Amino acid sequence: MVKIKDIADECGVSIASVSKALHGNSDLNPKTAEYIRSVAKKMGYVPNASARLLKTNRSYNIGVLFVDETSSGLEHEYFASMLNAIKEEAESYGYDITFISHRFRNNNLTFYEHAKYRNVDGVIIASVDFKDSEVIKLVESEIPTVTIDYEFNGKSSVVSDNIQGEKDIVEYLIKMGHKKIAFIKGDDTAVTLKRFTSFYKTCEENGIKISDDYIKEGRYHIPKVSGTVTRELLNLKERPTVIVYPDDYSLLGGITEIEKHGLKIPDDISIVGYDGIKLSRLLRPIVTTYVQDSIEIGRQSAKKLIEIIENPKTTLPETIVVKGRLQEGKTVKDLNK
Amino acid sequence: MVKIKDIADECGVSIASVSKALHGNSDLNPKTAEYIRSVAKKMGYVPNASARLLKTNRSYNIGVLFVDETSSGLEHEYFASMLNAIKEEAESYGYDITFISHRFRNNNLTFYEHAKYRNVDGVIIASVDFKDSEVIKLVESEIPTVTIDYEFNGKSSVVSDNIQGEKDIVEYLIKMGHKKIAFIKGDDTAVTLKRFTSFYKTCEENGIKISDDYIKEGRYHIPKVSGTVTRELLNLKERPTVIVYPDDYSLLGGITEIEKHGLKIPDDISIVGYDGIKLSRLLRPIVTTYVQDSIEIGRQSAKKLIEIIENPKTTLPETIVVKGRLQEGKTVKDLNK
DNA sequence: CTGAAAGCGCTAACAT
DNA sequence: ATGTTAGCGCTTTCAG
Repeated sequence: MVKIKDIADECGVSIASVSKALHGNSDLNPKTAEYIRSVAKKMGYVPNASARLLKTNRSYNIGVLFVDETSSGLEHEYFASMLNAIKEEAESYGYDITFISHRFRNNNLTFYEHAKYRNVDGVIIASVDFKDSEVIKLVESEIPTVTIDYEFNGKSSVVSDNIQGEKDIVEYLIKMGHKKIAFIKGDDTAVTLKRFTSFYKTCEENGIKISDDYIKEGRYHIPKVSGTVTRELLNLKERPTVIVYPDDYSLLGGITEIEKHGLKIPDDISIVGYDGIKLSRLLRPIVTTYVQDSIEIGRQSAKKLIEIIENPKTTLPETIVVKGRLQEGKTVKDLNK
Repeated sequence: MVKIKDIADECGVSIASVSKALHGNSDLNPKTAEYIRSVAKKMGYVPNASARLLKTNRSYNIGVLFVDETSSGLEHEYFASMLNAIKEEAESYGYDITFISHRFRNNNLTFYEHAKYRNVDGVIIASVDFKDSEVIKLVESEIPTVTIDYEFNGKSSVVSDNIQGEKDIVEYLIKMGHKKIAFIKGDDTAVTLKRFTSFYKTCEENGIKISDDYIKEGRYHIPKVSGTVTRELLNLKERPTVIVYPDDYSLLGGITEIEKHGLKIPDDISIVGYDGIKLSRLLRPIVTTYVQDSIEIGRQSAKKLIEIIENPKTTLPETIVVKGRLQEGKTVKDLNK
């Protein structure tokens, strides 16, 4: 492996000059600098990130903490595309990504310890249990963090606009003449609470009363659960005219169940999803859903984190709200007609 | 940050002793060692991977090279779940994952340079253009590599059993009485070639002749392309009784097109996918497809790479074939009835 | 059984 | 304009 010393020898200069030439920010003779750089290039020099880190305390490496338990974070399109956006944005600034986890060999590291072990300059946290003491410890540590879809006091975060999203959905449903609206909650998280509150509030603002029977507990990304809950809703004496699902994927379970009952979408019953996964546009009818801009969320979170890392003094904690958009689709019937 | 020196001071011993105690593999007095370890723990010591690397030349970091161009590798379930499996397996051995890419700030690094820059101990390569000179350079470098779904001479790889997979599909179709079998190829890769060859060979072995009209060029994961090609097949004078798609996702485009023609699956035409994504089990009818064991592929590749890293002398290059299984589903009609 | 010391590759303050 | 040098935190040989 070619190192600075090799270049110095080759050029007949000191290692300091090589280092300076490579950074281009010194009072070296421009010609010398240029020459050194050309030799470095010819020799195929690649800096050693670890050696540099030891000196500068900067790894140009950012940690990504994704859900760990179900280990399925990566398999959800919303997170996969977010991760991809984080990666791309980070790379454009010269940062790499390291996954933070804690099932690490025998000596189980905590999230914080893992982050220290790898000297990450900061961590992006998404899709975890934000009440977890390890997560809290990490957020409250000296390591810069940006959380996604959850806000910690005095910390930066990037959130999808769940309140507006759910509001848009409800207002659309009302516009389409729906009053009997059923709502299936996702797992008990801050996001779910926001969406549910927004759902309720928007209904109320529009003078619509939602029967308690129409509110169900579901799970994110588990079609089977949605299926079961859908059956309960379909069996009600007074059936809802539309069912709002926690996400597009779990909505699939609903579709199966609805079809099993011999009902047609949207003629017999309407359905709405959330997320806007690609599949929602491939199914027929196209699914009515709220498209979250996962790419923008990923990009913004990486950008914000790097800003904090590079300008710790002048960067204010901030919550960045990323807007989505309603995809009207064809799964909601217009009852006005 | 607490370092070895701090522990040494606290314990009144030398840093060498602390290091030895932490590794537990020396001739230190067991009691001293135990004491040092307890103090280290109490002080919240976390080793610094970079400092250790500088000395040992081992980063405990493995690079993962995924498709870079369409930047959608992560969004395909097959790769997402493979990546997740790689990550979990690697972590269980104390290794972290670093994505290898080449759009890195201004100084565009090659894959090899990026790998060197981060000192990865090895690289797992998947879903790339294996003819790319940068990829070849990386594979032929001194850095240990394991490739997925592609074999380099004298190098280790993990491959999904595409030949058996396609064979299983064809034999199943024949068992179901199909003779007019259409085949849509994926992008021009080694995997596609294997599947296609196996398809042809199996047909031939069973005395079935495939009209050239029935062989179409398609693309992986692009439903729209499959849709277009499906239309061509449906418009043939002598329509095939079954269409074999390059993957489950692109098959969706076929479904849409088939339904647009007012045809029913499988009564009017049968379809078969490949991959076995979760969705294939959620759709009704359940999709007939070949389930690739992406988790096992990921796991095996990580395991193999680590084996090479840790036992470079005694590990033989090897191609590990991971079997899948036919998911019979309900999208193929039994023509014998 | 324990410690001193060299050095991994690099940066940057401080000479010259 | 260029060079010398002191570490960053760690492992490991060799001496005691």
